[in-house]
This record gives sequence, C-alpha cells and structure tokens, in this order.
Amino acid sequence: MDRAGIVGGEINSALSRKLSAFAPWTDDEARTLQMLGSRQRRMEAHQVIFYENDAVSDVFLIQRGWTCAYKILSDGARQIIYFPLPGDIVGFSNLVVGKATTSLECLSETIISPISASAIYGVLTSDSKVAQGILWAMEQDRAMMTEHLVSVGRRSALVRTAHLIVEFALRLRLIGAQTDNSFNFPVSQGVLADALGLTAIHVNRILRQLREADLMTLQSGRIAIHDIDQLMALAAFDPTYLSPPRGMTDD
Amino acid sequence: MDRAGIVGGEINSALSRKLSAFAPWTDDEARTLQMLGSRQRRMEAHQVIFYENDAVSDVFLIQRGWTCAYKILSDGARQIIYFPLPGDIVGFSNLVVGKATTSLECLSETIISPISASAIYGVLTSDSKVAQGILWAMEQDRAMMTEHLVSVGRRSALVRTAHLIVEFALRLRLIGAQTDNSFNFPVSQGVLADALGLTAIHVNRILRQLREADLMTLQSGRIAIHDIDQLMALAAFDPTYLSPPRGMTDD
DNA sequence: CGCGGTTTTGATGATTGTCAACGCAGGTGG
DNA sequence: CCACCTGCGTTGACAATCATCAAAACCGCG
Repeated sequence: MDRAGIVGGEINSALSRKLSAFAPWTDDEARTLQMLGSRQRRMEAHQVIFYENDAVSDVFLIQRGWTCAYKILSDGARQIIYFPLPGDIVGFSNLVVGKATTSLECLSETIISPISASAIYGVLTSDSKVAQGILWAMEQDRAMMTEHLVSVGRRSALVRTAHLIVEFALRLRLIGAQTDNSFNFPVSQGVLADALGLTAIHVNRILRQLREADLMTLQSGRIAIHDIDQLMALAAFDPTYLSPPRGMTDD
Repeated sequence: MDRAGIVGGEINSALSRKLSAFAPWTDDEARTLQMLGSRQRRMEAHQVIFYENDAVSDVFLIQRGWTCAYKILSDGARQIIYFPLPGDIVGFSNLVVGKATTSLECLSETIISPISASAIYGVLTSDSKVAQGILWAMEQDRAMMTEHLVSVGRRSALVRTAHLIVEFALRLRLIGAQTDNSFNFPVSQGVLADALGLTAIHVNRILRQLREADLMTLQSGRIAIHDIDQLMALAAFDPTYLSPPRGMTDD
C-alpha cells in the first residue's frame, strides 16, 4: 500500500487528519480529501453558520475551532445535539431534505469549508475508498449521538458529565489536537448544560465534585485532566465507538 | 413520470410502502426495492435479532412487527435508542464497523429481511434514485434520534411521552398501517420507560394523566388517541421531520 | 471604570425515583 | 381443573436528584 500521502505529504486539511485514523490514503485519495476543503470561511465565536429550517444545500467541513449543533424548543429551552470539531462534516441532512434540521453555531473562532451537494455526491460515487471513509465518519457521528442519548437518558449528572469530557479528550487525541491531558475548551457551563440536559448551576456543582475528586479541572477556558483512567472508569467509558474498525489501520 | 409501479402493481414489501412516501417509483425501481426484501425470517416477541458487539455484517429490513434497538449499561440500566417499524432498515453501522453497535429485539411477532452488505452497496451504487430514497430513510432515522435526544434532555416527562406517542401514530400513518386513531401497541410500560429515560412507575403516572385529560388511552396492548390535535399541541409536535422533503411527492 | 456574561454558592422546591404492596391475566404443571 | 407462578399494571408513601430563585464575586472587554 502506498502511504506516501501520509508519510511524505503535508496534511493541512482537518479532514485528512481525521480520516487518517480510518485508513492510510494514497496521494490521489489525499488530494481528493484536500479538495473538499479548498473553499474556506473564517467565523467568529457566537456566529451562527446556519439556523434550523434555513434553506441550505451545502454541507460544512469544520477545519478549525469548536461548534455546536442544537435545537431550540418553543419555551426557549435548548438541546445541543452534537459538537462538530475539526475534521467533522456537518449537515448531511441538508443534502437530502434541502434545509437545515438543526442550528449550527461557533463556540470559538472557527474556519469552515462549505462543500456543495454535487461535490459530495461526486466524491461518494467516484471514489469508493473515500466514500467508505465518509460513511465511517457518518457512522461515528451516529455512535456519538447514541452515546449522548444513553447519557441523557440513563446516566447520572456526574457520570454523564465525565463521559462527555472523556469523549472530548479522546476525539481531540484522535485528530492530533492534544498531546498532554489538557486542552482549550471554549464551552461555557451554560453550553455544557444545554448539551447534558442539566442547568448551568448543576453543571457547576458537578464540575466542583470532579475537581474535588482530583479527576479534572475546568478553568478559564481550559480543561486539565488529572486522572484519565479514573475518569474513564467513573464514566464506564468504552472508547471503541470512536476508533476505526479493527483491521482497517495497520497498528 | 411512470407511476404504474405504485398505482397498478401490488405493494407487498414494507420498504416499497415506506419509500412510496418519498417519491413515486417506476416498475424497475419497485422491483429493486422488492428484491431487497426477498429473503424473510419470522421471529417471536422477545427474541433478539442481534446483540451489541455481535459480528454482523448484514443489515435488516423490518417487514412486519415492532422492534427496539437499545444499549445496556454496566449497572443493568437500559436505554432504547430507536423503534424500527415496518419499512425501516436497521444496522447500517454493521456495514461500516462490522459489528452491531446496539442490540435489536422484537417486541411482537416480527418478519425481517436480512440484506447482505454487498446487496446494499450494490443498490447504493447502481441505482441513484433508490440510493436517494435510502439516504432519505437514513436521514429520517437521524431526525428521529435527534427528536428523541431533545425529548429526553429538555422535555418534561408528560410532554416527552406525548411526543413519542404522536410520533408512533404519524409513522404508522405514513406506512399505511393505521386508518383511525387507534393502533396495536406491543410496548410495555417498562419498555416505554427505557425509551423515555424514566421509570415504569412514572410512565404509569404519566399515562394516567394523559388518560384523565382525555387525550389518549393505552389499554391491553392498544393505543386509542382521543384528541390528536390537543396531543400534538401538548407535545409541540412539528411533523416535518417525518415527512418527505418538499417537491419530492406531487401532492 | 463600569458593564454583561459567566461562575460560584446557599436555600428552597418540584419532578422523578425508590420501595412496598396488591391486583390481574396468562401460562404451566400437577 | 385448579394451584401456582411470573410478568405487567396500579397505587401510595417517602426519598433523592436536580431545578429554581437569589445574590455575590469574578472576568474580559469596550
């Protein structure tokens, strides 16, 4: 297998970085991945990329920064569905139904690459290896949503919070954005609450518990994990849903 | 457009019935859909089609009956992710990661059609119209999961329960399995609880409330909806996520 | 320096869970 | 044919988790 695309070439697209966990890529395939991220737009924190029900047919690749996809209820409550990070593609629903089914907002300064429906369909039908990689990414998204649902439905506030933090840590590690056990975290406690189905006040109390148990600290936009093993044990975290399928990588 | 496949032909596959809501199909396309359901297996209530982590590469089309996909936690708690009904295809994750990411259990006597990975991939790449239909179905699944997450995260037990019941009613109507406002419902209160993130006892209390408000009754495996409008209003139910995209059907 | 948003903490309250008990229906075996 | 058993539904009393209300400290930023 030709791994020059990874070993020799430069990886400057978040999508390549993410999908390199799935399989090695030839130069040709790597170019295809690069191409999907050629158009780029910079956005500020708190800017909205699209709102629910907006007529959007593009899909968006996150290149840099943190975002969140959410729904707002009639009483003003908000539920965050998913946190798209660099390498993630958001809005496949746009392709099929022609409008956004959630809103998508930037949590930090962010760089996104809009990808047209035809570009996506083109890649999906022309290059079956790349198509498989994208399908894997979609499946990983679904797995994260599943875990999220399990968390909100059946895990205590403490376990649920720990689970989400561990997920962030592992996702960042997978895309090579984290070396030690600390990382920037531009997510306010209110935002965290809207993801976890809690109130900001209760999230604060949970974070204090985690801090006092010497498991992790969230301070001025940065998370430091002090004991990842204990944190994973507390969350009963099974990391397989984030990893590429066995036999795909040659590790 | 040739609608003979629907108007003239007989529709005996649940998949055709479901996807007929998405678009009209030619005879050729209808045959393709039929073919996906050619192999059939009958199963009893409480039988398990597959368990989480089983090595499965097939995907399953539900032809008849009710099923539920769930995860079990280390403490024995269960969260139901999704209720696949006739016409739904379950287990796309099997294709990509080669094993089941949830368990799938029959709630009633059920008929399923296993579909091999190659058959699915074949249809996805050879017939782009059918592929689009399947992508729409996948997107509808995702939308249901999203609503489910919103329910469990941010809706009160009462609203959440009402929302799920309305969803069932509309799904059944879409696949032509319900004419009046009552339908068989082989879902115990304990199962309902595992879907809603509640206890069976509390679900019982909520059902009483709904009954006493003259909105709906669940009795001996059958739901009767007395006031669908008020029920939808209570749940703030927006049905668009279940319907085919605008402009697809000629209604 | 003041302002808005966020974090933090305490006091109180509501929604939902836990425990316990009983009725009911269906199935099974003596 | 009936006793028994098991799963499910129902209800009440009580407990726990988490929400709500209130207030103050903090922080970055114009």
